[in-house]
Amino acid sequence: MANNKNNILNLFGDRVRQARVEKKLSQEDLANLADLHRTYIGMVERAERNITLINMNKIAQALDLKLIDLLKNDT
Amino acid sequence: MANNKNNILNLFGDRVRQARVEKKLSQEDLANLADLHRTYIGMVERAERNITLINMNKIAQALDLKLIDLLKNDT
DNA sequence: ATGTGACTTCCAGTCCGTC
DNA sequence: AGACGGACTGGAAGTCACA
Repeated sequence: MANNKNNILNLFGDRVRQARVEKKLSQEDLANLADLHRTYIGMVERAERNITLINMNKIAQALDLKLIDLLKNDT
Repeated sequence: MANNKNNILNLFGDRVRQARVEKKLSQEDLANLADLHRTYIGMVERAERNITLINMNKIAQALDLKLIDLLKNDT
């Protein structure tokens, strides 16, 4: 029963956090790079926001990644 | 001519249209499958709306695809 | 450095049409 | 069947104070 509800939000949020920590950035650092607010990054990582495509792309670019890389289940 | 990053909307929209036509679905068919509004599908394909992650996923599932497949430049 | 509730603004998303 | 417009509602965007 693969619930494909908003697990996609968790997947994306987890990926962002993972990539951010790997690059040793704080949420605030990433927020500045992506031109988004500090608290917003936190909310996205916690899957509390249903993020739009443009902001997803901003975050991906700030992390120097392709958007696809933030949506893969399995590397 | 560096394209702005919002080309991601065009990429996604084009991909959706391509996949939809391949499967011989009308916009209305896809809208019903994805539980979204008919006019909205058209807007997304024309890159007129900044779609949210959950709806992107809904459309991908309605097309029997992974979300990643709708974001690839290159098949 | 991050989590959270509250808040306003504005656009994602719907619904009625017409061409 | 699809593009497009006008009007509307709900919710995402964006921010803040404080824990």
